[in-house]
Amino acid sequence: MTTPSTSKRALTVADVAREAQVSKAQAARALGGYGAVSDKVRSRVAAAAERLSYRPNQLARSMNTGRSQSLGVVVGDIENPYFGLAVRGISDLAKEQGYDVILINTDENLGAEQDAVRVLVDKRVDGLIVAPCSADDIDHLAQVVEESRILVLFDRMVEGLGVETVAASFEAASRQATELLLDSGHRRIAYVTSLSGREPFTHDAVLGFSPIAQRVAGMKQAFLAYEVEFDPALVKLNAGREEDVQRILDELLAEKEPPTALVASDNRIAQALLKECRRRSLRIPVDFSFVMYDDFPWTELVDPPLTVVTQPVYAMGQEVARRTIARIKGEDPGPMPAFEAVLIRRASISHPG
Amino acid sequence: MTTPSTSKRALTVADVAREAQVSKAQAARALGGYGAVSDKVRSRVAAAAERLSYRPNQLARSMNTGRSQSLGVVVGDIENPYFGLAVRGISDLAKEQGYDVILINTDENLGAEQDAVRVLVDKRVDGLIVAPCSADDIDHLAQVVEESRILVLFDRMVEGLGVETVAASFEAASRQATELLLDSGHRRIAYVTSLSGREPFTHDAVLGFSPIAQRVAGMKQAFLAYEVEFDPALVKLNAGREEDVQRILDELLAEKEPPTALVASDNRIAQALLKECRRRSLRIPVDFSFVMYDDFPWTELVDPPLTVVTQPVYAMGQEVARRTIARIKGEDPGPMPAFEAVLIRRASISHPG
DNA sequence: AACATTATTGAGACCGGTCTCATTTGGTGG
DNA sequence: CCACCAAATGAGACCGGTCTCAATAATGTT
Repeated sequence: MTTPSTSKRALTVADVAREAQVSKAQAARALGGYGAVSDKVRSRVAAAAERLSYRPNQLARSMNTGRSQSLGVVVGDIENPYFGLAVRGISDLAKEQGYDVILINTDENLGAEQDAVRVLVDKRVDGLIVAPCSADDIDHLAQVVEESRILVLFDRMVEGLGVETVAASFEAASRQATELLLDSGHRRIAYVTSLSGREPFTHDAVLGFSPIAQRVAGMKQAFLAYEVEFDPALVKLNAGREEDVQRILDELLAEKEPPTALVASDNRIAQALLKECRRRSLRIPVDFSFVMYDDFPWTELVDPPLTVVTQPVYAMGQEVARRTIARIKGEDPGPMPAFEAVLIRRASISHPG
Repeated sequence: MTTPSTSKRALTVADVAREAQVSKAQAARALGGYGAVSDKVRSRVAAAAERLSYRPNQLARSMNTGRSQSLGVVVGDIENPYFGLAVRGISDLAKEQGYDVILINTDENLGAEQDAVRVLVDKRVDGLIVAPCSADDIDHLAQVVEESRILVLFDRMVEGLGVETVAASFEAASRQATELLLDSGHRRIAYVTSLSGREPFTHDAVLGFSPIAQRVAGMKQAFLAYEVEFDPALVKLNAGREEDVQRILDELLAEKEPPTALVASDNRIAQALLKECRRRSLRIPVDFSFVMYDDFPWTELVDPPLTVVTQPVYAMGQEVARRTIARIKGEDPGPMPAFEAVLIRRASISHPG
């Protein structure tokens, strides 16, 4: 019946105070490192806490400081190494600054994103980093802003929120990549993205300021400079799942003048596209030249190694975290650095058939 | 000076109670769905809450229920799609059961893992899912157990903790893979893993019951069945970083009788190994036959497509979540299902040189 | 030594919920 | 019509910290 030392109830400041023979208030001050405490009391409390192996209840602390020393991160697809790497950047910097990171994955599902934002706000995270899955349905984000909570976006910007976004600039790299293709003689270049929107693609309608808009803009610039007509029908949206990619490839091949080059908007699209090409015995770079966004180890292992446009994802992750924390502290995060995407030439481009 | 509707302070039950003209206690009961509340009061409170767009403070709630409706997940390498997929399995099931998932990444760093566990416990997560980075330094986990908190391990088991682990069984698949190699005439087969331990590899010393132990055991069985001598020196531990992989390849090539087949313990090792082979112009499967653990889209895109051993990662993720939640609720999670790893034959094995 | 300042201290309110407990209300049965 | 029991209600304690405020102790000033 006697509970030896393993007391069931968790200890509180009151216990430590009793052990150290000081008031609860003093013990709390010594433990929490605030207010005025004499050295004698401080050390006595520290010793008592050590002796009892006291662990403060962070929940209680958060509850009346309003702060939780943690950042909430909401991403669409944690399986995408792009986000994996970004999260590492965020985590590393946050940890360095004494913040924890709470991550929630949404599978690019708006409802899940709304839930995630709510959960994190309700858990009273000090700041929120979101890679929004939609540029249109932003009520949940607007609400966060309205409650004057700290919110910084990542990878995808949203208009009319008055919130800054950490994202790479793609226009130059996209233009270079396109020029590389045009130089090789390609005239019909398809761009495939999972971004959802109404097709056929029309000008800058759906895209807003998204990375995709920049990439398409870069393509157009190159086409303009080379005085080649740009065909918006070759910008393929809605390539969310593998079936979609199959359908899109069908559509592209059914064109009067099918494309001779494929540009994949991310890791997943690229893999789906390459898999589908392989299934149909279409060879890179013979039947299609190929360019993809993002660069991960496997892109050098396939045959041929892929020409890619890469971004400093880890640094970008660090930067969002840095800015978020600065804002939390009420400091000025300073000007947004430019994260320029970079073209890496490998061997997946050749002259069209 | 008049603050129109955007009140700075967050609303509390007291505000709702006032608005609904009931006591704070009744409002809280109606909102929280506990205790006895008449329909009239319930609807009036609901209406008031709606009108004020009240949002309960989860922190306060957690503080005196002790429950937080969230699971803590600690993984070593979120960039590894293996964990990405597992986390999706966990998240999906958790959400279905009304739990949130808080994820912390540790970069396979013991200190970070200890911090992560502490943070999550301090945040009062209801249950903890950990893929421990070490089989030896387990004090932080032992402490969690001692505080009788819910803990379930994933992917890697730890002896002497009295905690169950959700992990795949590799012995059979490993034996099959090895037999496949032996059938093709290979006699010297290297296994490369990032698991840390003292080399040279000796029997089951370091490995305990880890997946790696099972894989090596499977190899030994095959060697035994084929009456071929198994050389423990070809089991290479400590392949944590890319430099390590380079060194290991050096060591293997320097053997009196170098291996003719390489088995990679995971995604990352496989990529490092293949990259290094490519750098040295060693060709798969001519110079080395190749087998890797885990299967992700890129393994089919490289040339040749890789023979792999795959596991039902998503389902395993769901299962840890399910068991953890069952334990939280005090229910019996039932017997642990077997997750059998499966060999997928592709084209990275041929007869040795 | 007398007085002004400043540093420590303890008591107790507070954060925003939950929950116990005594009290009130409502419906039933004799 | 009154006793009786369950449902509904409100007051207030409580969770484990932080923080205000008044009281006390320590230090400095002239």
